[in-house]
Amino acid sequence: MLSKSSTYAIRAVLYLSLNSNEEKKFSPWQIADDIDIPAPFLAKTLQELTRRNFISSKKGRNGGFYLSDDNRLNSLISIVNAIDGLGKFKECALGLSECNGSNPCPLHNAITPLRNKLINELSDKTIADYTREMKEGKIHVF
Amino acid sequence: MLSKSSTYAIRAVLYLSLNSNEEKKFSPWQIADDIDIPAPFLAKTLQELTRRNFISSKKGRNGGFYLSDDNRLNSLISIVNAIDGLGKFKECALGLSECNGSNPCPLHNAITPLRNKLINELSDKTIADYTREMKEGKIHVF
DNA sequence: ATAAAAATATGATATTTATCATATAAAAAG
DNA sequence: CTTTTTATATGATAAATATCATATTTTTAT
Repeated sequence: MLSKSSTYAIRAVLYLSLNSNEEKKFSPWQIADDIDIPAPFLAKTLQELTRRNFISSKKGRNGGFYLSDDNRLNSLISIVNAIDGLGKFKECALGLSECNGSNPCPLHNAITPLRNKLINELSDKTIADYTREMKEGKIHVF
Repeated sequence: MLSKSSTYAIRAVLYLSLNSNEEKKFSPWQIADDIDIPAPFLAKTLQELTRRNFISSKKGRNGGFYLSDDNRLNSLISIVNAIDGLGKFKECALGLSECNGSNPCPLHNAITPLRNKLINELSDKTIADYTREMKEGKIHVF
């Protein structure tokens, strides 16, 4: 459902939300090592996230990636949208171009409400919300 | 969510369910042409479906692919399972190996009930059920 | 200023998925 | 029994995704 890039992005962002701030920054290698994903690939993904203002970075000595308070207000769906796009959530599951509510494919009526529910859940919660739940021990990313 | 192979398989099976029987068989090219998918790729998929007894075939003159009444009793989920496997429906959406109900990832609680609902819907209905709905004009595959 | 640390930009390789092509085997018709 | 039709088996090519590597630029500490 989600590409590797997207899952890595989400996990890295949540990791940074939990551990970083303006004073405490992380290199791709530290993050990759801690959440157990390939570092060079993550590095590329982090750059893309920086370009799109989902995470913050600082070059040079004592630089690294971190999350600002502003960054923590984003939703997970906006990250997925930035990396993968929302095609997989919106296009017909059987690949039909003429599939819609009034002319549904066999899977349309089963899938559409579930997709919408998922999109809503991923849109409503912010990174900060997920971080709170992580601190409470309710959810985990590694 | 579904691979091209799976979507082609589902569409071809439903097409055959609607149009074929022991007396009326179809070549991959006829099917591919009618539902607008690449024929050589479909041919391979049809062979796999035949091997796994989801569709029937007959070689030689006047041969081709068709659906027996028995074939129509299968569920769509069993076809997806045969082609893609059910990994995408069961594995953690963030790729965590230690993700489960008592140790959930951030997406687990949102996604799992939706996935289960979808699996149930695709398990309960048979090809025959979908075919009835197609004949009633409620759903379409092309 | 200079050197070191770290992001940035870019490109190379590998793996997976999708697509296309062809030679073989089986069945039926004449 | 020979020809034709069609499935079967297998492999070749192409495209997309994922992974790895490196040279460059920016920043900061000394």
